[in-house]
Amino acid sequence: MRWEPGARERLQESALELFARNGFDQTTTAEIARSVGLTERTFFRHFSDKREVLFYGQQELVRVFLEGIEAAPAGLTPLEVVAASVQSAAAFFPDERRSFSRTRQTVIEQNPALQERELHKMGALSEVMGQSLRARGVTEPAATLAAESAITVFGVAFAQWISEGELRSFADIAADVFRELVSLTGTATSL
Amino acid sequence: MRWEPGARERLQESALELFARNGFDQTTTAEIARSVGLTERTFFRHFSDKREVLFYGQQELVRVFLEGIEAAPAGLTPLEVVAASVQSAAAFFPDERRSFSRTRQTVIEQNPALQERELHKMGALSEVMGQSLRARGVTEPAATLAAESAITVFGVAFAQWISEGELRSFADIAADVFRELVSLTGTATSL
DNA sequence: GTCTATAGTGCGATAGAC
DNA sequence: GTCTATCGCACTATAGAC
Repeated sequence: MRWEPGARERLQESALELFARNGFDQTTTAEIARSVGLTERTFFRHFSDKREVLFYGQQELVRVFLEGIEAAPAGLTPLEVVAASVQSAAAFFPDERRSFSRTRQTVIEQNPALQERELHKMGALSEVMGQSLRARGVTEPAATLAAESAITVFGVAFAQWISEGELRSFADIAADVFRELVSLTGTATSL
Repeated sequence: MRWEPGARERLQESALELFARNGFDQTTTAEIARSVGLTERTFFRHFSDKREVLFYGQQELVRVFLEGIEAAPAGLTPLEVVAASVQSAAAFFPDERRSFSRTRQTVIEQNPALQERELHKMGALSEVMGQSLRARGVTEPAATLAAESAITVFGVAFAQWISEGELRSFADIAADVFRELVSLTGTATSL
């Protein structure tokens, strides 16, 4: 057989390992490709750029977020809808995944270019969530504010979830953070 | 005189022009440097990478945000503090600047790499705001949530401010968006 | 200020799956 | 035959090293 199946997955797995061991900048795309028996050119067939090898596959996460919005019963407020969406996305972060997520996040945090890519992905997620809310009839700027708030809560909850010694489930943490957000804005009177 | 002063500013101005006219990817760093009588090497002495030429100088914006937080009277809620901070940052966006901001934003929106850099800058701003809030005694996760909410409101307000036909001041728009955020979270009951 | 490694592109060739 | 994955090669621009 000329090529083993699952080239993309093998590249992703090996890349994370190499980045974690030697650093992102110190790892060349040719090296990643070679490590799984492929050439650099093939690497770039699968990933538009070097960073993307760490992010490819997040469409699934986006899908889960959107399903959460679409499944939410009518009559909920926009913030309640996105809270349901984050809860639905929690399925993506079972406890078995904590260790993998920690490794990946460590790599990302050590490189500004990777942080930029991550923020961009989160921004894109926020945008499609906003669209989905508008499709439900939520008007602007409420739709964008709710979507961005969801991403904020998600980010804070995720950071907590992978922090040293944390044992609660992602879903539990996210619910707590949502309550914090509501109480935060609820106490503001002079606006 | 061996070199004209203001090299950095001239590079920034000319770069924006070239990007707007010919596109970001189609403009090389050598071209930008040549356009103001400098060499590519000098370009990279002023800016750590090509994208940075559009973002250098935003420390001032950060400074204004932080001053707004520090100047806020004790006793305000965290969200009220960051609202004051955004109002103080509004000084950065007088009506005369709308046209420049529109051009710049058009360039950024046409290039994913530039969007990434912008999001990263906003993320950095959010982080220092969070720090400043914690220095005031705001605890986690409230500090991070308030800072992120401020960035969200800022972003929504900015987009509205540069939109076609908008005439209100940045400060007025931002105040409205803040009220929208509060009413959004205020109506959520099932959390 | 010069030199160089690496990222990333464009185009064409080849090999296998169907 | 078509379609898709892979490879080879030449090339430019960025960015960092010297």
